[in-house]
Amino acid sequence: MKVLIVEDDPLHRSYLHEAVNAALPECDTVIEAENGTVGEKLARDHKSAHIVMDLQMANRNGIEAARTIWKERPETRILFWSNYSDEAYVRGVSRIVPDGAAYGYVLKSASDERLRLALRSIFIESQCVIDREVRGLQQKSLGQTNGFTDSEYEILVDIALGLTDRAIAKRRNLSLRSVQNRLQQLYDKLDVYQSAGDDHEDGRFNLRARAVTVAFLRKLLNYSALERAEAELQEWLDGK
Amino acid sequence: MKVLIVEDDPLHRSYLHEAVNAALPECDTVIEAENGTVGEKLARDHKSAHIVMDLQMANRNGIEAARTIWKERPETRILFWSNYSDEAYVRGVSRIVPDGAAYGYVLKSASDERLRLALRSIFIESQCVIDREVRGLQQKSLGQTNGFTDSEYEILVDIALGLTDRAIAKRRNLSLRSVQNRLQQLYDKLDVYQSAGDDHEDGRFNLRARAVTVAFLRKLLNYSALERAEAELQEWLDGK
DNA sequence: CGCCGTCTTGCGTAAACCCGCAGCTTGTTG
DNA sequence: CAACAAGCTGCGGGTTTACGCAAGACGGCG
Repeated sequence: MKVLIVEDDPLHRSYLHEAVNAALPECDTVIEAENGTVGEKLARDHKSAHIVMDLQMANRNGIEAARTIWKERPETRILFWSNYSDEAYVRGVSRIVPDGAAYGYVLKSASDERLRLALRSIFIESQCVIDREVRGLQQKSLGQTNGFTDSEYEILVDIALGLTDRAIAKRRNLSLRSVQNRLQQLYDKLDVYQSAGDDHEDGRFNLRARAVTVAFLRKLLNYSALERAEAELQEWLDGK
Repeated sequence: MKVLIVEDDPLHRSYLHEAVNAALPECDTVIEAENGTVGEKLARDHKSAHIVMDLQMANRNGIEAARTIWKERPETRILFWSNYSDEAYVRGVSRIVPDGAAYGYVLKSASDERLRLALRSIFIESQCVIDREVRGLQQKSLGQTNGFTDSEYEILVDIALGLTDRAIAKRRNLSLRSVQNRLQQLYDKLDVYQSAGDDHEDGRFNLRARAVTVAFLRKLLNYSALERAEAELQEWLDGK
């Protein structure tokens, strides 16, 4: 059994290396990659079916790497090991995991024991292991209550990218007015009004910009999500 | 001699601990804090004059902690030790460093030897040590060419927060038109047009939102900068 | 089938935004 | 002091946003 570790930080990488050795005596080879690009390549070359993957890497982040890896070999088991449980990450991951794939999401703050258990559960038992903190987010996020629909999230990303209403309409095949409807929904859910109105007519916010900020502060968006969205946008622009 | 380490990540913390011991035999005590809040408190209690500080911590980030520490004791020597050299961080740090203070900025990717040298230079020799990569940014950023004026940066932050032109005018004591002038400058420097116009009248961008995105992608803004700016904004709002 | 909720679309309006033009106030320089 | 660059400000107008109102479209459900 081979395990591939994809992780930016040398310290974390060697920690992981040891953790894998300790948790999985049946594992005979551990290989390491220091960014997403190298990770993809090694996964391909070694046909590795067991991967521990950091999110947030400089060169090519974990989500992108995981997506291409899963596209090539959907049965690959990936344990995501991240510092944060930003909703943006959680959403990003659950968007790309193939049906029935075994994967995990463990925070770096987890104990050695928890990491050990996760490694065994996923790689040996093929079970999904989601950190309870992450799990909570997932439920709230994907459920209706207090959560964002895909269409709402979509439009959030679009204004975050800086598209005009018209451009969004074109991209999503909607009428101008529909785009604006969705924006209103979004503003509603993000609570952009209360902070805005507030009696005083001076303290007014630009709803569109404010929505993006609030989303950022709430970790609904983060750098890596923006980066991915920007790449998709460029693709679309080139495609026509 | 005492050294205070303020760092989120346990692995990095113990690595730093060892590095300090190795580099500074004259140091007899090393204390650790796992976030900015605790860091401030320990710095105060121990009157520590030598600090190694991570930027980007969950609870209270390094810049905020450093600011209050320096406010209380400006002669404190701080070595910032960070994963990234985002322009937002660099700008944030140089904004708060007191006149004549000895400080340093070293990337986590630096070699052991470089970290050792930085520790000795700052803590023993009272010299500033800025990673050359960071240094480059600093020059470019604070110089005119290709860099952003304080006023431009200020307005960038304001639109990123989601303020309207009118609100910005009120906050910065400017006329509406002046605000809009600065916005134009900003749009210019951020190159929001070329990506926008592009012949096709469909691919149009919302300049205001696009500017923020571009700034984010260029690391001119990041989460921590936003967070700080938001706090300042709230303060201002409360102040009237 | 009729009723109802959700989603989409068009019309119209008030406000906000982007910006060219031009007059003023500064600080700088020869 | 004249000249000039740089920044602030008001005016005017073309676009874009935000959103109420109301008319369809679609899918469940009794």
